[in-house]
Amino acid sequence: MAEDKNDKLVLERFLPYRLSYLTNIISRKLARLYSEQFDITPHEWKVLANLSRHPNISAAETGVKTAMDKVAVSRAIRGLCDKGLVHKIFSSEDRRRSVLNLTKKGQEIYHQIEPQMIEYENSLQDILSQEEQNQLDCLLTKLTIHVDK
Amino acid sequence: MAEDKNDKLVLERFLPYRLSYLTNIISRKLARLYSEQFDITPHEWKVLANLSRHPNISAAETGVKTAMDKVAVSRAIRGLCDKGLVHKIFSSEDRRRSVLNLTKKGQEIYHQIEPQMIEYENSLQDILSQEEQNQLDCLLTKLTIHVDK
DNA sequence: TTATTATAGTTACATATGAAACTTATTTCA
DNA sequence: TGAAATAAGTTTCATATGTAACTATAATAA
Repeated sequence: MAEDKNDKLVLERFLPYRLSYLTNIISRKLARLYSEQFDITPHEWKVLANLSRHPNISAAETGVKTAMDKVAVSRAIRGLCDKGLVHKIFSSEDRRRSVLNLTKKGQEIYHQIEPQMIEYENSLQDILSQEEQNQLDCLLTKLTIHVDK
Repeated sequence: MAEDKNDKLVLERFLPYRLSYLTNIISRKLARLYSEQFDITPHEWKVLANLSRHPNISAAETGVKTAMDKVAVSRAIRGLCDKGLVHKIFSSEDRRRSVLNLTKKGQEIYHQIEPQMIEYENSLQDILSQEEQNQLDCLLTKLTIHVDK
């Protein structure tokens, strides 16, 4: 009997497709949380979250931390500035480099969204046992290290 | 000592973000395979793969199988028809319903891409032990069932 | 110096995407 | 019947996105 495994591509069993399907549903659910309440895009949200954790960094550093390309970062920052959620100045030492920070309003909004994000993450984790959560962490780490090469 | 877990959002540890990061890298690598060789978009590829497995289905059924919305399906089909990879007729019983099939050229191209996809998937699985592969399968299934509700 | 190269960020252009409106065909049921 | 509702696909429009070109500043080196 021929070994039938892994010689035909069945979409529903194909790992990249399954990952992508799961990820897209999760991302869309989360995006609804901040977009409906605060008219924030996914890119803007990512920059916002990153600035909350890492204040005073530049757009380029933001791009590294968030794995976004510089155009997406630039647009997200402009959007956040237009909405009054982020304050941007240019460094006096190097006038090319931006220095970014959340405004008071940006912090307020962020602290309204953050617990909702965490709550959703917890709702995902909660359907897994503690052991499974550890497995997931380990698997994601392994795969990510691999694909980053 | 305060419990520090899960009360602050750290992007690098946030499950949805980690999933999305991993998924995007994998999807981009795969997309390069078919887009560079055959000028096929990700949507087109998904429809192509699905039609190979499920011939004679309609655009709407394709959308269900691939979890794509009908506009994306419609565009993918048009692209594939323009490239001569897919043949579309309308059912004689219900003239709204399309009946889709790969052309000979479509089959040929698909069978050139398919092994490369599988090879890449195997390269991912290979960095995991058999037990870990089973864990991954199980975790993805659990999470997907959950988010599908 | 000052010409060259590199870096940070923005803009422009072409393409991709999603939501809603639209067209045509079929079904429902008063 | 035949009007209303539903269904399959397509088109339109407004946005989102990625690549490449561009501007301004800083670093390098001849």
